[in-house]
Amino acid sequence: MSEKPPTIYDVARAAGVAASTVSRAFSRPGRVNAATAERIRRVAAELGYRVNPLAAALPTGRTNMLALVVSDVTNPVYGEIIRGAESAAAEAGYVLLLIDAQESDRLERHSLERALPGVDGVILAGTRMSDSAIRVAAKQRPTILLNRVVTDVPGIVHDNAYGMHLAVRHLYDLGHRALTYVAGPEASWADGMRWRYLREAAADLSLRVRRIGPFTPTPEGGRAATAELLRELPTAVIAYNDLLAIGVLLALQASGVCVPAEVSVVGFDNVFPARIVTPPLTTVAAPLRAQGRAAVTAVLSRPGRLMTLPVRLVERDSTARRRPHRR
Amino acid sequence: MSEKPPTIYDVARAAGVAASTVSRAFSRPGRVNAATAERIRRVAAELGYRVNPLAAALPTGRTNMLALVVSDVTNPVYGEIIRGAESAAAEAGYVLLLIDAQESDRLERHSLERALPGVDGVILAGTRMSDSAIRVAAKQRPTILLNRVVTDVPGIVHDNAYGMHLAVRHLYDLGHRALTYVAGPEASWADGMRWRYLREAAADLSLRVRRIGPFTPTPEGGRAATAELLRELPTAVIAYNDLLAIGVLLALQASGVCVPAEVSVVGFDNVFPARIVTPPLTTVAAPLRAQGRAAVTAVLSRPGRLMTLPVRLVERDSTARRRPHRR
DNA sequence: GAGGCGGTGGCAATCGGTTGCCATGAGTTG
DNA sequence: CAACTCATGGCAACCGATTGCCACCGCCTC
Repeated sequence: MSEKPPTIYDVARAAGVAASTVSRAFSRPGRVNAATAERIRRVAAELGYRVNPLAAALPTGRTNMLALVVSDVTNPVYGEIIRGAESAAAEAGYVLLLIDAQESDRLERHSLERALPGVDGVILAGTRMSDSAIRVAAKQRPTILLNRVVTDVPGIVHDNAYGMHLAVRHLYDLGHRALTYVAGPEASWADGMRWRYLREAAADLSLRVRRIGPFTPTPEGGRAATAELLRELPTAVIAYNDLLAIGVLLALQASGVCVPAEVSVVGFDNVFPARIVTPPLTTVAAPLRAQGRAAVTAVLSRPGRLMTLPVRLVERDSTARRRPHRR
Repeated sequence: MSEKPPTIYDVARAAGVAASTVSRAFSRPGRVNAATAERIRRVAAELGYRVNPLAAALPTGRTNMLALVVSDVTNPVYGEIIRGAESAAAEAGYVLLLIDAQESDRLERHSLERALPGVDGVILAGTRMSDSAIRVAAKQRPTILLNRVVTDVPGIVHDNAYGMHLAVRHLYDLGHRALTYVAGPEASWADGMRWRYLREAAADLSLRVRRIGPFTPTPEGGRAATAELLRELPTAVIAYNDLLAIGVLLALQASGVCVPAEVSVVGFDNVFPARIVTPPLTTVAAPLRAQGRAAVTAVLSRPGRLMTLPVRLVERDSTARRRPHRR
């Protein structure tokens, strides 16, 4: 397509200076005389010069690219995280390289390995890789782990403990005295945490708890969970995440169980679909977009250890005062 | 982090050959003696050598990266497209560079301009840029345009005409004789097409049509549209897309209007939330994932002109036989 | 035995920037 | 006025691959 784009050498010739001066005019503002710099910029603009990011990356080793790994782009949770990360990255002059693991450990490792040498940092937002694979990556590039904790790898997690506390307390206040946790994927670190904190919160209030699962964290998973749920119907359910909760909610209704009159349902994440199911889902809202932003900030600044983001409970209509099941 | 990764020179020294031979052993299989190549590969593996994509890209000009531009990552439509594009790209040994325009023309142009020199091709899936800005980009790199048509820029669009025909016909068959189109953003090419084909389809069946809008293609937009809709309630509504349709549907219900008993609602795209609203949304399904894949294939093969993807109507419960409004 | 040829491997230029180091000259200081 | 400092610009060596061109070798052919 057309001819080759101009280089610093073209600009240098046109401006009557050395290439190094052109380079500095752009990358090291104070280093050249203001007037010279101005002239160079003008000439460059006339010629339509733009720095070639590849060529710039080679000697410096900095590519201004960040790899963002998600386990499933179609999950709305990641949409929010990506949005946050993308905007923060753009502001910092970075660009995001997206890797969709498609729920496959192998695919993810492979893609990441290919991408690694070309990026300045890695954000693992939902990864299916093993702890050791994560450490291997983290050894090569600054890495931030989202919603998971691996020793020696900095991360940003939601305050699962507090979130669970809020959810359990909310159900308790509505008169529920027993609840069932619908678990997410076994490999999910967040799932383990949520179940653990749910137990703790329940113990504090002397609630009885049960756990079913694991299930895939999708509406279909929720449907599957409901089959099990129906065998011994609880009055309150907390699901690993919103998608699962939505699946449960829909399947319960399809089976003639009324939500929230007979069963209260609580989710996690507060993604968009949670607002539009009927009834709208009560859920623990995590600042996903902020998390994406924070991840970029952290990965660019070689962060400390671990960061915890606040959560809040969004009370909607999928939870209600307990009414004993008629039977 | 640790020391620098090994280069072809390290491998060359260890294997007792020249760097060029190492390079060829990887990039030009038949060019070196099989035994030599095997030895080089072994040595390379021992040293943990991986080709540096940046360095490789500099002389060849090929980066194995594709830019994917979306107008709003949080829109589930793009999740599907990205998924399709990502997997096709990965299979072809390419990596996706994601640009989220965040609905901003300026931001988009700026980001794309920065990214352009570093990619081998561009996929514009939902762009807010002007035709001329698109042409400028297309002149610099192979470009594929999704759901929009700009002369001389190859693209992949849904069969809006047939989709609209199906939707209108469906409503006609249910007894509706007038319908209202809730328009999407003015800048959207697809919106223009859909409205046009709706009119044509309606004319064929002698239906009366009305158009309101434009509205932002989100549930909030749908809410706004409903205010207008309520002033003169139609029996059937077709919205620019699912998100808008969902907004309309929810707002109608909130106003005490029954869907589908009083008003039938049809969307476009068949994204996930369409399945979970109550009632589930009747919508024109577009093969979004396939579109993502096709875009990658096309951009890598310098495609022909224009491709049209088939659509189908997914009949759910937001449409029903017309019952005259009681009033 | 000379000339030719295909298969291999090496040399060195090249891609387009970045940056350490040096030269120059103007300005400052004692 | 000499010595010194500092601002500024140029030279040239990288960064790590790719690739055109050439040299060498063994072998075949006439």
